[in-house]
Amino acid sequence: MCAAKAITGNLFERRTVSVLPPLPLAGPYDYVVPDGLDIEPGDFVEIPLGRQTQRGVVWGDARGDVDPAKLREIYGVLPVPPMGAVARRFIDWVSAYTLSPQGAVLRMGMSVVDALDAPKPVFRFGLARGITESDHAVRLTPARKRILGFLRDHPFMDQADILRESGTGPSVLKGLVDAGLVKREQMAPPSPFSPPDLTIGRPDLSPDQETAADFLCEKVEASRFSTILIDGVTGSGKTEVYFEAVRMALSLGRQVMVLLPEIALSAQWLQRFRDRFGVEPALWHSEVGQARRRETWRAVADGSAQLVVGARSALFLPYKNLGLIVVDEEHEHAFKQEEGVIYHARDMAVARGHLGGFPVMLASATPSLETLANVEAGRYERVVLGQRHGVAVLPSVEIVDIRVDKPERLRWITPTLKKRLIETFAAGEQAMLFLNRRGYAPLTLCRACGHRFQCPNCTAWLVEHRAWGKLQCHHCGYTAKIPDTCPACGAEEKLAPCGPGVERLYEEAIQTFPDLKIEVATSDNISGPKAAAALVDRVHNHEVDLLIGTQILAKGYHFPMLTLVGVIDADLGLAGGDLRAAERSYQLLTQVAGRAGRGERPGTVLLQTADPTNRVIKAIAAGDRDAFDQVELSERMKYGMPPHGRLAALIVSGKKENEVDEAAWRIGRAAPRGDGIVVLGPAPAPLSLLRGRFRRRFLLRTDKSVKVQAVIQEWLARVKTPGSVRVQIDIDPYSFM
DNA sequence: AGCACGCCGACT
DNA sequence: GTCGGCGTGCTC
Repeated sequence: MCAAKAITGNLFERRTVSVLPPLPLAGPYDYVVPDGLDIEPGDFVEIPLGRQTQRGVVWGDARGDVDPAKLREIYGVLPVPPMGAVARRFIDWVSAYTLSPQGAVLRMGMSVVDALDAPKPVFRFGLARGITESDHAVRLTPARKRILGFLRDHPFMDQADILRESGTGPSVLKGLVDAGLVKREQMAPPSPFSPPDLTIGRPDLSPDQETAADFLCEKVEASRFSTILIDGVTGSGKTEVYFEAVRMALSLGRQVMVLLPEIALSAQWLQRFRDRFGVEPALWHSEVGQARRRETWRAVADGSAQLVVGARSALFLPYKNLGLIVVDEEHEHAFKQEEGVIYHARDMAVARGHLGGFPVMLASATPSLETLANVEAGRYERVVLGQRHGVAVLPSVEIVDIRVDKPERLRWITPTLKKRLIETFAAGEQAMLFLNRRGYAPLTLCRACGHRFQCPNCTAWLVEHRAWGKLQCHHCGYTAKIPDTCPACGAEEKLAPCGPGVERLYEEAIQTFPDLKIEVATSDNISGPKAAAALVDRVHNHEVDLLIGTQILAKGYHFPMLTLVGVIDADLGLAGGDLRAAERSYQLLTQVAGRAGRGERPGTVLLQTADPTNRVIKAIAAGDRDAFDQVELSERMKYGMPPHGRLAALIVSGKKENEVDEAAWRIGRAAPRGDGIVVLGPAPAPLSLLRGRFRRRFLLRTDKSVKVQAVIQEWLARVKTPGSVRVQIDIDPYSFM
C-alpha cells in the first residue's frame, strides 16, 4: 500500500495509479484514487476521459509524467473479476512487439462494451421456510394453491417456469411474496457453459497416437512453458491426440484455448469436440452475437468457461487461469491479423504461454518454415504422427501438363481430368474441383479498345460475379453494375471475361456433366457455420456429385466418398514476388490434396499445371515435404529472409499522393544504417492504391540479433510526418500487399 | 474511439 | 449571410 494514503489531511498526498482505457492512446493515463476506494492493479474501473465516461484497467503505479493538477478521480470499480498480472504483461509484451499502443491491444480483449456491467440479476422463488398455509390468514385462492403446490415439488424455480406450470399471472405470485408465503431470492446467474465431461474414456488410438498423447499430457502436467509441434499428415489424427492434452489440462483445473483458422467452417471439429467432452465449448469469433459475447467474456474472466475455441482474437480474452493453448493448422495465414494491431496469433500464443508458464501446442500437416526452423534450433519440440489413422491411404498425386493435354478453347478442364471425373462418377464416388478464384472471371476487358475494368479505390481488377450481375473489387468491396457497352469506347457487346473463376468453371461443368448434381462453394455462398454444416450434410448424403470451390474447401472436411480432386490451376499461387508464395502454395495444395480419399477408398489428385518442373509442383507430386522444406529454407537463407533473418514492413499511406510521396521520401532519408540492417524502399506497395489511400512501402531486413522494434522506433522518431499521412508497422510481414 | 474545434461549399 | 462537411487534435 502507498504510504501517502496514511497521511490524511494533506491534499497533495493523494494515491494515484495509472489506468489503461481500451483506446489507442500513447499509454496508460494517471488518475487519483478517491478516498476509501480499494483499488488494485488489474481492476476494471470507470474513469472520466475528456467529457465522456470510459472504462479501463488499473495498470500499475502512476507514471507521474503529467501535471498533477490535471489528474481526475476514478469513478469506481466495476463488478468483474480483475485482469490477471499475466494477461496485463501479455498486453504490454504484444504492444512492445508490434509497436502498437497498449490500449489498442487491450481493446481487442475488451470489445464487449457492456460485459463489464453488473450482470442482470436472476431471481428465484421458493416456499418461505417454517410457514404453513394455516398459520396465516391468507385467502388461498385456487391460483395461489397451484403455485404453492408447484413450489412444494419444485423448489426455487424462476418466475417464467412457475407461471407457465401453474397457469397463473405475475400478480398472483407477487401477492404470495407480499403475504410472506413465498420468498424471492437473488441468485448468481448460472454460467452458460457446462464443465466438460472428463469421464468419457480415451478413444481407440493407434500406438503412434498413444505415444504422442502421453508425451503431450506429460507436458501439460509439468506446467512449464514449452512449445510442441504436432506434425502429422492430414488424417493422422492430430485432433484426437491433442484432445488428450486438453483433457489433462482441464482435469488439472486449468482453462484451455484452442485457436482455429476460419472458425466459421469448423462444424466437424465441433462435433468431434462434443463427442470427446460431452459439452459445447465456449466459441469466440466474429459471428458470435452480442449477448453471447458478453456471457462468454464474463465466463472466461470468472473461469467458468473452461474451454474456449476461437479465432485469433480469443488470445486477448481475460482468462482467469489459462494452462494450455493449442494452435491448430498453425501454418495458416488466417492467423496473421493485417489491420489495426498487426500480429501473428501463433507467435503471440507462444509468447502467452511463455508469460503464463504453460505449454503451447502447434498442429499442422504442413508446418510453417518458421516453426520448422524453431524445431531445428531446439526451441520447439516435435511429435510426429506418420500415418493416416484407420485404413485411409494417402492420395496419389498426378501432374497434368496443360500445354500438352490442352483443354478446349475457353475451357479449363483438361481431357485427362474429364476422363477421370467420368470414371469417378461411374463408380458412384464424388469429386472436387479446386480453383482459388471467386466469381466468374478475374478480369473483364473490351475487345474493341482493350479497356480493363479496374477498381477506382485500389490497384486491382474488378472481378465479375455473374450470379449478382456485378463487378466487384475483392480488396475494398466496391461494386458496379456490368454495363452493356464499353465505358471507354462505347462499343457494344465487346466486353469479354478473361480467365476462369469458380462460377465460370461451374458453367463448364454443368455443360460437360448435365446429369450430375454440382455445387459451388465459396465464401460468397458458404458464410457461417450453419451454411457450412448444411453443405457438409449435402455432401455426406450424396446430394452433391461434384463440388467446385475455393480455398474454403481446403481444410477440415472429411468426405469419405470423395475420391478425386482436380486442381484446375496449380500455378495460381506461385506468381508474384511474394516471399512465401511457394510455401503458401505448397501448403494450400497439400491441404486440398488431403480431401481426397479419406474414407476406405483411395484418392487421386490431379494437378493441372503449365510448369511441371516447378519445385512446388514436383514436391507435392512426390509427396516429399522434407525435400521441399529443405530447398525452401536454403533459398530463404541465401537472401537472409525469415526464418534466417528478420523482416519488418512500414506502410506509409494517405489520401493525397504527393503528401504520401513526400513523407515516404523523408522517412527514406532517415532510414537506419548499420551492420546487419538493410532497408529497401520506398516503393509503391503492391496495391499502391487501396481503399482510396495511396501506399508506399519500406522493407527492413535485419540479422536475427538486431532489435527490430528499437531500430524502427528510433527511425520514426527522427522524422515528423503530417497527421494526414499514416505509418503502419508490420513486424514479420506475411502479405506483401 | 468519441468528441470538439475549425475552415470551405450549397442552402433558407 | 448561415448549416454542416469531415480533417485534425486531444483526452490523465
